[in-house]
Amino acid sequence: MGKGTLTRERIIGRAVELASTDGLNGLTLGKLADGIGMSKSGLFAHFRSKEDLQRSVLEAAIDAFRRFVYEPAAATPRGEPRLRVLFDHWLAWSQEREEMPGGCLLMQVSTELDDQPGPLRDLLAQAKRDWRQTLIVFARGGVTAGHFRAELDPALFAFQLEAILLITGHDRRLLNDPLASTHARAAFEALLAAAHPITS
Amino acid sequence: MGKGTLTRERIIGRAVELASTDGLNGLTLGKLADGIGMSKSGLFAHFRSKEDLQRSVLEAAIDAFRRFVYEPAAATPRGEPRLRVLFDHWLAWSQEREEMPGGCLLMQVSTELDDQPGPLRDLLAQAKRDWRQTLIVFARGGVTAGHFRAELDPALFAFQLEAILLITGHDRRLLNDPLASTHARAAFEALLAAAHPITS
DNA sequence: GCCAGAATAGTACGACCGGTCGTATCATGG
DNA sequence: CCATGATACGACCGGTCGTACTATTCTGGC
Repeated sequence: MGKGTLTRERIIGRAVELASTDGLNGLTLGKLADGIGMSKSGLFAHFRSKEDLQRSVLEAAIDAFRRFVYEPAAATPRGEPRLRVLFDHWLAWSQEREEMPGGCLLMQVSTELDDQPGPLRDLLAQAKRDWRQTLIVFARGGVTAGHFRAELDPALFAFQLEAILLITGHDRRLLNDPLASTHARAAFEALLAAAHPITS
Repeated sequence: MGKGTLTRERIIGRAVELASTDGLNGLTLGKLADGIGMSKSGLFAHFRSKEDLQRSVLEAAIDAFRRFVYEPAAATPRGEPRLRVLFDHWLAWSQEREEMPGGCLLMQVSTELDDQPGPLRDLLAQAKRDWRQTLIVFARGGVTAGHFRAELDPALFAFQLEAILLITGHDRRLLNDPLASTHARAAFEALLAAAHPITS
């Protein structure tokens, strides 16, 4: 791996940090250059435009999420165990982590890009639609495995599951609510309980 | 009411529109002045600083939310009826509305301000904590009225309720999911069903 | 119908924005 | 060991930002 590629990755890593707190628009070349001790122009030489940088940041965040949350779940037997692993990793992901001090970048930019048409929005929206589809497939797997009721609506389940993670980040980051994770786990257990077959 | 006050309100109204799409940081004096056909300096004379403008915008949004969502619910008999009215108005509020084309401003700025310490963040966080407390009181009212189980955790109920509204806005605005409202209603009914006393 | 004061516009400022340019330094293959 | 491309630098571009000061226009009470 050449030196240039290495530097580029260092830039993107730092850019992800910055964007997780300041957003993709709040991310500026000047602040980023200062943050890694480079000149603005030297840094910019690694990208064709600012949007190119933003896209790289977004792709890096999506990829990291896939590795951190999706892959451990996909490696777990389907049905409830897989969903539990998914939830645990997702919850851990959304905690404060040094490489993303502003919380999950993908949540941060979701509200930022939703009114800003363009390739960035398209990229994020497609990634999130794919992710939702993954959740739906996982939920359906719970039905197939016999862990969940046959009448379960997998799309609704996925909707409710993502809702929990969304509000958890909100409660933790804005409200500073120490009960956020506790509520998240309780809500997840309630979601699973409602999905279980009726035990009569 | 003097002409100045009137103009100030016109400015803030337009600023709420702009901020609902571009965020409080994306809101700039230049764009705002163009948007209402005033000079930047003439507009600025109505505020001590940009932060003063932002605070006014935030306060206006909070007040509008209170009138649109809280008051109809507070005017309804407590317990399940009140919560249903609350949910209906909240869902309607989060739809596209001309005075807030970018969706609920308070959700938009929640992720924007959560990493940006200062009076704006404090104002928003306190308003949202107050709102959560209102939800908790309403949920507790459901228990008192006998509509909900005595063991219901009101804080968890409020957490789950707000989660539904949060993900609904997300699905509608970013994913363009036409099922968002349908899922929202279904999730709300499931939340109520789980809160009801056991009918054995 | 004038005049005080409010309301708006004009002008200028320093800082920072994304981006370009020419140049210097570095790494490396021949 | 030198030539050459990769990498990074500082200076600078036109524009926009928030904000300050000044000048103009509008408006309502006498």
